[in-house]
Amino acid sequence: MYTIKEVADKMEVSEHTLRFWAKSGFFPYIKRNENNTRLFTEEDLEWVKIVKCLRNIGTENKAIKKYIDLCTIGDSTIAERFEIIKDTKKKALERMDELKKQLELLNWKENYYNSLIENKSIDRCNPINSDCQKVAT
Amino acid sequence: MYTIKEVADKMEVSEHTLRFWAKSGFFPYIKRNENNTRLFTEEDLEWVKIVKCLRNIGTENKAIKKYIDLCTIGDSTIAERFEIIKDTKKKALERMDELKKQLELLNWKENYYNSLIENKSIDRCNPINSDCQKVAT
DNA sequence: TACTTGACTGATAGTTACTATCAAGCTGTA
DNA sequence: TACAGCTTGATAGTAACTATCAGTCAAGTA
Repeated sequence: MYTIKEVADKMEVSEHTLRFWAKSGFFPYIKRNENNTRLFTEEDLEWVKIVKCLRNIGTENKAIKKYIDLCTIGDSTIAERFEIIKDTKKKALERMDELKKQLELLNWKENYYNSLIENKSIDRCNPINSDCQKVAT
Repeated sequence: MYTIKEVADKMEVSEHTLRFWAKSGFFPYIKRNENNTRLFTEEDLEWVKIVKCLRNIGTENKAIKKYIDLCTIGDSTIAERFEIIKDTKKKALERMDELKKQLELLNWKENYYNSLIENKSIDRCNPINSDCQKVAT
């Protein structure tokens, strides 16, 4: 059983955000002790994980709540949950692709700046060209 | 030369966001025609690309403005820009790693739901376990 | 026993980065 | 000439945090 602070550290989500998520109904089975303090079980950590996952991929909170609700309803919602997960996976792969391209751009810039510094040469390109040259794709 | 609408389509950024970014000073060299309409050059598109890149990796707008300003200052800021790009690249790699792990989770869930549907079996796990089982890492 | 420290609570306000709505202006076709 | 379709800036609204605050509680120390 973990306090909100321990969960924040363990899962790398701020206490504020965890409270906000709790208030949003993202942790449907969470328990409290006699002092009204939230105590997260291992299962609750798994809910944190899936919420973090969906959030990171850009799923909006309303849609996350919908998914959580479907989970708590039970068997009858499996097909719908399956679709949500497939959609999310698709979005995740798109993000991954975009990130890869953007990493290429950053690599190009890193090399560019590095060569300018190493050679101690003067940047003769104007800022537009030096900073925005196309990456060879 | 592209209008804001054309840039929005081409770069997959909304017109609203482009205007917001323009107002934030993210396109320092942008020109207007005699009717005050913004016209984006190819170089401006490269600025859009780098802003999109930084934004996507989580750089906040204030920091993006700082980078843009450094670019427009010129040679003297190359070392500083180099550091920014290195930091951004680091963050991008971290995002990539996180995304990979989250894709594993989604894959696990996809398979799980799929097998439940295919076998037409009943979901015997409670919602917590069915939706939050740990992915074998 | 009194006091301080530290973690928790909910309520509320503030911030960031959009996102939508609006009135107004220009342009090209019917 | 009208109107459709694009643009503009100003302004308001929204999502998702993020920070601040007053208050509760338990444990440790003087």
